[in-house]
Amino acid sequence: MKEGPDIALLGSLIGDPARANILMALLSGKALTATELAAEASVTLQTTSSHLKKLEAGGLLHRRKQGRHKYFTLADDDVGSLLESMLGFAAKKGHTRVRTGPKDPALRNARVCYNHLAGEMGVQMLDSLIRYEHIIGVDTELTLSDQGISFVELLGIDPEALKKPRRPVCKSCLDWSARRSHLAGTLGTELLNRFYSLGWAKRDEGSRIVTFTPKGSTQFQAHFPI
Amino acid sequence: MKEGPDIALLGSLIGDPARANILMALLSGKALTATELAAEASVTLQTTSSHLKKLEAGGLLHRRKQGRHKYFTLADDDVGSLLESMLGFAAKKGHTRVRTGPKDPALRNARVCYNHLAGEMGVQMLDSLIRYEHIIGVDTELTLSDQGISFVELLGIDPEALKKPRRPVCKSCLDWSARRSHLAGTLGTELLNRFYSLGWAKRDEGSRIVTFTPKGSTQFQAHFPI
DNA sequence: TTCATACTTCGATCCTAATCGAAGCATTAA
DNA sequence: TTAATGCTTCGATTAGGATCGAAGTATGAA
Repeated sequence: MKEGPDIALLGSLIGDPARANILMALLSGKALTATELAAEASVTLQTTSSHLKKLEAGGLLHRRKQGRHKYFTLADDDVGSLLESMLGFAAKKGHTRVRTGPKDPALRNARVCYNHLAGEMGVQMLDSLIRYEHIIGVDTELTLSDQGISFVELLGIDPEALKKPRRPVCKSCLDWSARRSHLAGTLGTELLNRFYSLGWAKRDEGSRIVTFTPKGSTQFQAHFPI
Repeated sequence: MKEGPDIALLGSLIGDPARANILMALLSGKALTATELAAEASVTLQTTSSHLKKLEAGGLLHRRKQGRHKYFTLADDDVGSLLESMLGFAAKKGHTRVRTGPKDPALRNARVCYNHLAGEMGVQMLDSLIRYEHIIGVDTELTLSDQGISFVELLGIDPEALKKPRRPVCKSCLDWSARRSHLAGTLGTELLNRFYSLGWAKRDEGSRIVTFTPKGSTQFQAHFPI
């Protein structure tokens, strides 16, 4: 009964509303300062500072110094995955926040999940990649096929640049809104970056919503058909 | 920022040590009474009662009346999956309980995860099933192939009996000790039950450990080779 | 009916942890 | 150096919730 990992510590870290707000804000993938996070969490800077310390000690956050600012990000992809799976569970159980604003549909359509594309479009992308055998999926282990390599090159992504230490190229991540998987990993990250630089999509400042341009939408459908 | 599901509620439910102990005890898959759970959590019956009420309201637990006993189980497979993924995360981040007892190696080898086999043997089983194409895996979606159906029949499992409303036949579940997936779903449950009834394995009373008999171990290796 | 078991509710206590004001430290700009 | 910004530490307060004793309810056994 006293065996194994300690799940209570993790739960209590996420269980405080202020800390949950901080984590949700960072799930956007952007690095944020303590002051910005304080505003997100609606608590003072002092309180935020103490929360950030605890989250960092728990291995959930990463702190980067830059000038007189300190930027915080989620520690790694695992944190993002964990948060998304908790979001999925909470959504299914009806643990919804009071205010499900007008942004909700847009959020379900396309949003940032830490550093890759989530929502219906994210799910469609992974489905399409698997359907056309650009990605071969066995269980949660996804691998880029030979034709998949050609495919990403066509999009202007260097396949060699995807190989990074301690990060998988392809990884599946459960989507809370669609209850299906979308693509994470270095490929997921690079694809989203590419959508930005190709002008297909833009980040909605201050939220996790990704807005596709009309042209970008057409291109996306052409490259990732259902 | 105030959009989407409420993750803090979920976190705080799991974040209390007593409640975490209760959930861990139920992860064994056994239905336990309030009195038994009180012993597991090392708190009085009154306190346990209040915890159980909260966990049930949060959709994590299910309560079944039977005579003057009230049996508690995890609400569904999703709860088990969520807990295992939190366990995996906590293990990776080094959030381990003080006492990692002598049972730890046995626990890593073969244990019960809610209602199916987990640990190294659980992972080996799923690997083998996929390798010999008894199960076809695309992403987290696993399906039993035609030869897989013959295979389970050979083991004395009726494939028709696996079809249950609102439960997938095959499902992958992340393993906290092996950091790989093992098999959940009705098939996972039935296979473990079959191991028991064939006399291959026995439950270690009072823990989640599954002990294979020498004969059972040989049979297991023969049926699920690496 | 009477008693026992299993659990819940109530009420009081106690303790942790979240919160914020004030002061301190660090970095940059002028 | 001085001033300003960004963040941390300290200390005191407060609130929420975990805890348990005592009493109450429900079910079953004798």
